[in-house]
Amino acid sequence: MTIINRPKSIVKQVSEILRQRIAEGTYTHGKRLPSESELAQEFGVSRATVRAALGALENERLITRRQGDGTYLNERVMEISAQLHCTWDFQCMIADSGRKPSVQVLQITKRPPNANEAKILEISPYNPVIALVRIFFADAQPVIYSTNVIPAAFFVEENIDATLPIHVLFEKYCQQKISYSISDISATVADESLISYLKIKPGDAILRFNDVFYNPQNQPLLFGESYYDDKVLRLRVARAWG
Amino acid sequence: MTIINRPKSIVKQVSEILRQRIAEGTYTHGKRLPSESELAQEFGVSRATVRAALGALENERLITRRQGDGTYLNERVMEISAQLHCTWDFQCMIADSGRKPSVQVLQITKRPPNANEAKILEISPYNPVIALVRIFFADAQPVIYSTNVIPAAFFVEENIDATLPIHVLFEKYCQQKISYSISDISATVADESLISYLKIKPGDAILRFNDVFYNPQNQPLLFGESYYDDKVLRLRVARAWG
DNA sequence: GAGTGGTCTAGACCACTAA
DNA sequence: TAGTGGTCTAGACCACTCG
Repeated sequence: MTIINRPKSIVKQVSEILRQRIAEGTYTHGKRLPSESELAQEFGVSRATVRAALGALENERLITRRQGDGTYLNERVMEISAQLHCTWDFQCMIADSGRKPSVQVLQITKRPPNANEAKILEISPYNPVIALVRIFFADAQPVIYSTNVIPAAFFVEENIDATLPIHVLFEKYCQQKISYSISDISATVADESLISYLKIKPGDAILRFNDVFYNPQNQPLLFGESYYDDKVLRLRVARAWG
Repeated sequence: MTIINRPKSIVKQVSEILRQRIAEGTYTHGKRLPSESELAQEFGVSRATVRAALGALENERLITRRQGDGTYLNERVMEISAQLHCTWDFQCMIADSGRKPSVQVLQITKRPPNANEAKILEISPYNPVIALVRIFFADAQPVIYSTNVIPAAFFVEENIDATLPIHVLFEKYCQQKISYSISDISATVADESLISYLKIKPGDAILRFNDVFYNPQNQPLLFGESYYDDKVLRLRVARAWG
């Protein structure tokens, strides 16, 4: 018997079902999953498909596979893995911490790029950019001060909802997909404007991200600078070795 | 004709060959790789094998695949990808920045764990730990101050070379493999001892990592705290979206 | 020895892009 | 329309762990 709808990728459907079952605690008995052959039979798909689905979960370290033994849950990563799926979507991260995310748009203006922005975004100084300044809150507490600079030429629509997550915004108003980003992570001492925006103590250290986002065609889409108060929202990441 | 030795994983051999060719500039003509079928034929393997090898490179964003079109290089990521392979091996990261890495072992002692360490490492307070304090240098410049705490029971050998990277050290002296790690990243203001060790200015901000490493059996292997001067060594990461 | 995950193959069909 | 990558199958054999 088949539980699977063909129209969408079978591998993704299987991995989503497994992910959901794991979250629901279906496999808590011994923290062990059924064997690959059993899952293949249950879903009515080939073992290769099940393996691909499990591979996605293993990459996130949600499960551990042991040759000759079985596939086991990793409860430690289950607690933080949501952060990895969302790939640093700030609102998602805040929600994962159990608090209510909200956004305040401080500024949204069209202006010429400065020299650095023009260089990074690979546009001429005469192509205007949209500058978007936002603050993210966890409950009522400010966490992140974020500036995004996007070439105005990408926008196919003028009226935008600037509270949307950046990848949604790109899909909706620019018809662009974010493929990957390159980020510099650094520590800095908050200046006066940050102190007032994020309500932190003078002299306190704060995380800074300098990001550039690219589409699958390798064009730069966005240049961002974000300040992240790690005292309010813990930045926790899982990394695979080997 | 087959270029492949069977003893080691064919997929890994193929991806290593491709990685090397990319680094050597074999495919700079149009930044385009041969088609999957051509590569399969050249290596004498199935197309599925080639796809798995390419998948690994795509995960690192070293290449971009476009359905109906072809497989292309991503030169932007090529410049920084070495950092991703080494998964934050400090000496590797320093070498990638074009400078000569070196390590100074400040301290290596056996002592009882404190309450926090015992809890994180899941050992009793009576099981001693090895505490390892090191400083990493880029050329002559101090970059990272790192403390590692490891249950002494893991060591099968007493005389260890503490200058080795941590994953090599675990394989050699503990016969343990690091599977994944969970890290908290934060910013902090350097205290007096850091100021003198890393030769930074009072009041300057610095990155801090709190790491726990685990083996494939999900046992905690190591608890680490590292301070990273991002003004000396840039922390640049590539992230995949979607 | 039975069962598990790890690897690889050969072939099929589809969706998409470019000329 | 030809060629590309994307997906999936069925089956084979291996390496490993466990009882």
